[in-house]
Amino acid sequence: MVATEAPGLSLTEALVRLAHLVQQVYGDVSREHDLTPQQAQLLCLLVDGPIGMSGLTRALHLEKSSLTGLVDRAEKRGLVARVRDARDRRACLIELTGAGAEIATRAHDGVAARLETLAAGLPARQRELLTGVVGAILAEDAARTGRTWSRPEPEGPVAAGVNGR
Amino acid sequence: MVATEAPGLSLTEALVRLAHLVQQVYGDVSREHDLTPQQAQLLCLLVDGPIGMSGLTRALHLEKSSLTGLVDRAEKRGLVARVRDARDRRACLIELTGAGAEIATRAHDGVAARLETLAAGLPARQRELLTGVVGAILAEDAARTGRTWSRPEPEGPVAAGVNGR
DNA sequence: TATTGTTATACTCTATAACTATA
DNA sequence: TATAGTTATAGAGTATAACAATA
Repeated sequence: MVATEAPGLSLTEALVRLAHLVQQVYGDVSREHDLTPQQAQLLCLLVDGPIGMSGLTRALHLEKSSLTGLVDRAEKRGLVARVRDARDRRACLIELTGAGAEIATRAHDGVAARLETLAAGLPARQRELLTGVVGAILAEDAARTGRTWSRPEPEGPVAAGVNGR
Repeated sequence: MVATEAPGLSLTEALVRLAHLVQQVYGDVSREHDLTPQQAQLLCLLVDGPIGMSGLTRALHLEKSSLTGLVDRAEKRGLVARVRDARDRRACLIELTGAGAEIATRAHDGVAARLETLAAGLPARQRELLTGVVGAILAEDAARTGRTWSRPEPEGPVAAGVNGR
């Protein structure tokens, strides 16, 4: 695999098809772990620590009521837990349970492994270039829309000892 | 925008975030045209001509019963029509209505325009390289799984005069 | 008043299983 | 028997609107 010519493939077509492929990988891996793609996305977002509902709505681009349902179902399945936010009694933080963390890690690794496999044939220089170009596109979008595709920044001093329970 | 360094972004992370971005664009554009993303995807697949239900299940990676519902709703909204396949009386072909074709074109162009905007800052060489690399990844997936991301090939002689109705 | 989150409601999307009709 | 598609059913995902509690 050398990535030479693009046989009649436009840039936008390429991006759309690539997105479908990644989505398919996500769906396949989720299913292997008995998760829906949305649950897998939620879990992967939480691996670095708890996030509040508001932060999650921004990260997932969902209405808050949609998120309530998503978290409800994940909580019912024992994947996540709601913990009260000590600093704001209206708010809560969503954190992974032990089981949730384990599944999240496996799902994340599974997706990474499959994508790595697909990109395995690319020369290192092309891999770097691809990463860089995608980074530039993401940055352009972030500058344009204010969207962030990583974890939302905590908006205040980080909770201390909130996990006490 | 010059696409220089990738600040701590791995290749797989980059691909996942790019996929989310494209999906978001798809969702935004769909909504502008009062479509669900799934309906938009269906419509865009049909712009080059009618496809049978079986071909659509392969192209969309859906169970046939899921597709029945999707087509039902699109048909109820006047976007597509089922036409009998003259060569196989079990089968039917899904085609765009006039209204459906118009919306499909606008949605497709809308997605393309937004993605073009995001990539507008990239030098031509990087654009070409991105397209080529993505093409290679898609080819790798196709070789690995047999998946096809373009229109399904018609499996027999193309219908002649099927639209007669 | 504004923000955080939930509830109520109505659709859409999806899969599994069972079915009909045709090949 | 196998294939093309539908129906029945159940659950998940999503949005809008109205609400409660807290800031």
